[in-house]
Amino acid sequence: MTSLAQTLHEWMRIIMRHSMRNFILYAKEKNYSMAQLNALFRIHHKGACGVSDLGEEMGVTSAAASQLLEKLVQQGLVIRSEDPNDRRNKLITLTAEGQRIIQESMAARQGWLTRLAELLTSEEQEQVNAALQLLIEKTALLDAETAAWQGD
Amino acid sequence: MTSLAQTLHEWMRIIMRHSMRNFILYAKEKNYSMAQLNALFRIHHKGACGVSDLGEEMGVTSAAASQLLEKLVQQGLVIRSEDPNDRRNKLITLTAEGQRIIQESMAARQGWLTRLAELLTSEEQEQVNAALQLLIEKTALLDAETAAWQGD
DNA sequence: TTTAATGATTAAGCGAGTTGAAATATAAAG
DNA sequence: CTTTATATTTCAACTCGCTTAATCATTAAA
Repeated sequence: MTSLAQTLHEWMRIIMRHSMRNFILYAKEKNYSMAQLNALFRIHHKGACGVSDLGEEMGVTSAAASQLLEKLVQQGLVIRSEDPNDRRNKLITLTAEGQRIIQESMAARQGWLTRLAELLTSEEQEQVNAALQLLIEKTALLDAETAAWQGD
Repeated sequence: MTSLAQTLHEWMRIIMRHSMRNFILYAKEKNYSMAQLNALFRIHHKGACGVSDLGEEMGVTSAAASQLLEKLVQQGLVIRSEDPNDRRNKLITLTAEGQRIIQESMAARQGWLTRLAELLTSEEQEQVNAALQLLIEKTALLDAETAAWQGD
């Protein structure tokens, strides 16, 4: 009998395999680098944040983050505005176009999921839906704990 | 009411957010590039294959694939042997060390899943386990269809 | 008000990955 | 046997993202 943890790992491996290729090909087609897309997703999730914050989030120096952001600004994907409370800080946010890229790249990544959902009967869909929503809910709890530890 | 497709998409977004950061940090710590790890995963999944095959799979030219492989061979992560049937081909396979890297990087990526599983009661674990196994099973069907189209 | 600390930017240089073209080796076709 | 096609490798040139170090602007501390 396989444990839930094992099944989760297996499921994640499948998701990665199916999604990464489409994602990489999307990036290549649209001429965005992985670093740029990664930055967009980080900003999308983290909301308005500073340059160093983003660098740390991505595991690079603030100099690297600054240079990466400069390109995204030039491409009209993010806005870099001054923090009124502390004018040393910059506030990084996505433009509408930046948000559109997020949606579009996710769609490229997730097309197969829609086809997968269609393979299930109505009852199965309900069953799986309930299970996933439970996982999503519990993950939020996990995140809240982690955030509390890190003072995030 | 959210559809299963929507829930699947949401769940995948969560998986990506949690896994990519750990994965990137793992790569940096161990001094493997994303391209190298990506290649290892492709080889792991595809099994013995040629250089061009791998390049196409990764969306790069065979020249790029050849150079990437050369480095992996030097690092002792893959073996490049002649195809006895057609000596123009090379057969690319993972070494034991290459397989170890796969395992290790997956573990770095998936630690949070184990913690997540522990948050559920026994009944919930069974429920979610069943749902995911259903998804895994159906995905295999989907893959079989796709492979048939592409003559893979 | 000076001094120190913080945040962002810039410049120079490095290493990695990519491409296109040429070179090599093998196999298949005429 | 000669020609053509296929698979891989090598090379030079280029781009990109990264780092370190220096610089500028702003805030906090002495």
